[in-house]
Amino acid sequence: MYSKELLKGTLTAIILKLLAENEKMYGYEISLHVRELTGGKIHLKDGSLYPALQKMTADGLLSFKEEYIGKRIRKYYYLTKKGQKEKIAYLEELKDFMITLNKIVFPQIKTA
Amino acid sequence: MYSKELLKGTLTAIILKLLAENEKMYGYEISLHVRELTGGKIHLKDGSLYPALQKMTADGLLSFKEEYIGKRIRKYYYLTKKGQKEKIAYLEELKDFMITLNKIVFPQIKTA
DNA sequence: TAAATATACATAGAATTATGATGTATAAAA
DNA sequence: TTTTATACATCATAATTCTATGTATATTTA
Repeated sequence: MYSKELLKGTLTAIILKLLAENEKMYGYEISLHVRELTGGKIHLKDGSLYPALQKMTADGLLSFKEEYIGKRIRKYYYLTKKGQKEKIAYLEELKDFMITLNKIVFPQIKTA
Repeated sequence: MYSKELLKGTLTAIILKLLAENEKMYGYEISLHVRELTGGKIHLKDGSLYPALQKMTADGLLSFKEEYIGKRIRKYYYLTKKGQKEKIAYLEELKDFMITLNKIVFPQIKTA
């Protein structure tokens, strides 16, 4: 696990990216996906993920529809039009930042 | 300029890296250096930099000695033994995190 | 020479956001 | 039947950067 501060500012980008690829996902699914994709290195906590999804929904980036699996509720989130647009800007910014940071901290590594 | 949150968790690593390369630097010099290295894209604010330097000093990563340029004070910071050791861990973690993040968000980019 | 800008430090309060702790409840597996 | 996994949620806390503000000296420019 990484020092928590590193994740800051990247969680939104991660969620946007996953939803851009998968069309609709529920919270727990996102959590499992991230854990899998990173070999357990990034483990989104409930207390981080659910508030983030709610905030992004409030900001108009996401929307959701509820489905019932038996008696259990599941909220499938998906990108809104706005979310699709802003995804591009978010990821661009993150990419640019990572390239810039690389220049300072790991000048020997070349990022395409 | 990047959305402020992105920088979180990276500032310490940036300072450690610069001081590892330059032996001793004062705050304003670090600020100018970062601005130059990033083409103005990362602009450390006074309110971020000076408290960070103080915290790192309190944590035993840095030490400083004051010099007077005319009447003006200058605090030259340098890495302590502890700072030299922890620099390695910090940068390793950051590097690992960036590679991991890349896998999720930019799977097409290969980081060495 | 006066004004503006750059240098150089600093702190306090605000804002952001991930986490830890805690809670509810159902389904599946041991 | 007890434990573990699934699935949601909230609140208080911690951590950290930024904004705003302040002090003061040195240099450049009008």
